[in-house]
Amino acid sequence: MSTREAILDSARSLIQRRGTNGMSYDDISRQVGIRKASIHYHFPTKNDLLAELVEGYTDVFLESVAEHTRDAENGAAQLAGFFEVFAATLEGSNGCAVCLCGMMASEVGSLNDDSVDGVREFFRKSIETLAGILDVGVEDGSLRLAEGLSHQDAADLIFSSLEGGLLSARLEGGVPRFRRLTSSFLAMLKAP
Amino acid sequence: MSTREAILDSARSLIQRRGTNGMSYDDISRQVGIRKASIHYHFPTKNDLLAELVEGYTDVFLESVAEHTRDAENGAAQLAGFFEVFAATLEGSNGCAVCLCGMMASEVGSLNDDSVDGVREFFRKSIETLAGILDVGVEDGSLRLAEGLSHQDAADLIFSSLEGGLLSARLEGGVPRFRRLTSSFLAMLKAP
DNA sequence: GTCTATAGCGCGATAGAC
DNA sequence: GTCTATCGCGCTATAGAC
Repeated sequence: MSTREAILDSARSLIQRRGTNGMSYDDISRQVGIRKASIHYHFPTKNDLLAELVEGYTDVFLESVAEHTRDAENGAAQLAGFFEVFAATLEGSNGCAVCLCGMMASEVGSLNDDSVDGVREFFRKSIETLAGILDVGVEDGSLRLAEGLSHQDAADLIFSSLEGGLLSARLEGGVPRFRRLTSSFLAMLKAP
Repeated sequence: MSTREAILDSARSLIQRRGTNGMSYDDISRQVGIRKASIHYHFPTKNDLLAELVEGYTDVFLESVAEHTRDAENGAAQLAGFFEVFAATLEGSNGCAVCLCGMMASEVGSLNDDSVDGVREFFRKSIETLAGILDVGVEDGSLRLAEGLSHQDAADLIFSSLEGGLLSARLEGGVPRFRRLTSSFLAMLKAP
């Protein structure tokens, strides 16, 4: 892993735990094992670092969703795969890390425009992907939505719930609580 | 309004917009019109201020929920009243403020233990209240939950969705997007 | 109860040697 | 590319006058 990648990885992990305002170049320098001035060589300003981080995170997230849904036998299984990507974030960090862009969405008032645009795009693309999964599930009969509820609105609701659910679960209850939330959703959406 | 109350009010509003790490005694001093040293007379440390803020916010929130549900004719109407309290937060701030405790839940990694306990209590009490509303609605036939879904789990899911929904709506779409979310939930939960 | 003044620290960022 | 050294600022917090 290059120094540049190590910096991005360290920053991502720190922000998922403490937020962009709770993460400093000094924190990164201690984790990566270089001096903080060296970080400025790779990312001149913190905004540069944040903007690139969000973009990379979005790509990795969507790719991970694709992997977790590729072999699913129907829409309901794809939805479970989508949920699994979120659960993995919490699980892979002892229950201390939430979604990078969920974290940054809460800090939107103190972020650069470039970063905010990136976070908006993460939300848009993720919800779009989720809506596509609902399309599949309703089509193949494995999922059923309430009458008059558009797939877009349902996806929006589910995604908000996942972002909020990560915060709730980190606060108290951890991974088991988050899995209870995703199970509840599957119970509400699975066709009988 | 006493100086003490003005400080609390200013701090609350600032945190709902920018988070605890994005709010400073200097910001408060400019809003309230006193010097920042004077704030330390009322709240010696920032942790003191935060802990008291969370406690007061919880009381006001629960009281507001009580007001918005008191005259509801059934459980579904009570649920709509609960949603309305959340919507009012966003609406009363040009779409820039989210729930104080949702904000602080995202910053849990850089908060004092006292504050974290307070945030946990806010979540617990709110979800408990919400579960009580679901009890009423299922009992009176105005709401219907998926089979095998406990009222506690449903309340947890709904509450996470509201907290996450505020973040999504502030990011993009504002109050109309948030109201679409609550409408979707009512569509899913209302008995036909 | 509010003020001025300041301590002491951590922050993002830069200059310049190697 | 990484280093040492440092700048200038904003932060929480304190001392002491009024």
